[in-house]
Amino acid sequence: MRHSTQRNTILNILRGTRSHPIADWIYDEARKELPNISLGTVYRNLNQLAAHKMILSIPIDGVIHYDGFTHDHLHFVCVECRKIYDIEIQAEEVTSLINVKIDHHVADCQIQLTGTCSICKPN
Amino acid sequence: MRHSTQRNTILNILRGTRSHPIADWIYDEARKELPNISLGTVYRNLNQLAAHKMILSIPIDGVIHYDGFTHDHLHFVCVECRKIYDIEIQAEEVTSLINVKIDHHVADCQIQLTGTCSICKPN
DNA sequence: TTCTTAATAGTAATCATTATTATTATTGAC
DNA sequence: GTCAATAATAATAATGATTACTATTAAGAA
Repeated sequence: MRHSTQRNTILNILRGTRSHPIADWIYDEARKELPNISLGTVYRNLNQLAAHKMILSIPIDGVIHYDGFTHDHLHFVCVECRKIYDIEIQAEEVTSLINVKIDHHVADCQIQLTGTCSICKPN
Repeated sequence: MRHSTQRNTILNILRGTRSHPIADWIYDEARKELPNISLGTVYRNLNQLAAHKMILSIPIDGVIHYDGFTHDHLHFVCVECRKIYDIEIQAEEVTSLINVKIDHHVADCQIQLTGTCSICKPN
């Protein structure tokens, strides 16, 4: 991968938020710094960064969200407020649990939790 | 839900395969029995059946696959042959594990396993 | 500096899914 | 059984996220 200002900008934007944004939001943010950046460039670089495991891509309801924090963790989507929470549990725990039970080799484990968050429904 | 021949046909098609098909394939199958059925009808009924938990919807790479077998199990996608396998492990095991660790209330747990299947990469 | 080619901007195309609308079919009340 | 209310349908248009295309620009190695 060659250096590119656009890709760096996108990566910095992602590392500056915990909101798990989608391409369009990242595009808007990027244009504040690089007014001529195109949406295609944003998508291409997001794919590239994800392929190099520098960011995470999280498909939620048919739309891809991105996460600049790549440590092993899960995501929880609240059905009420639609907020996406980071859950500090390792998917690897689940993967290894499953790997001992089946013949196939599990490389990746995407876990998508849905429910009601503690703000929307306090105990 | 009123009775509808179209919905019954779609449900029967799904219960007759373990291939986790997408809407388009179901549409083709349905037209063999009901040549005038429309794609919109297929989508609407798939949504309805899923809402009533009579089928499962499994989003894979941005496309929704459907499963006529609704018992609690997981899915494994082989990156080589793209086949979708049923894994007879209960997501509920994972959900309950997670529920004790967080404040939010987990209602649903979509687990998407990716890797190489035992046919593509024998031990 | 020059050459190769990755990366880009701008735009068009794709494709899964949903919305719209006029018509048809189901079902419950009479 | 008839009828009215309305869920369901077929056909089609629209949407929206994402990818493809193409001419141009810019890394960075030689």
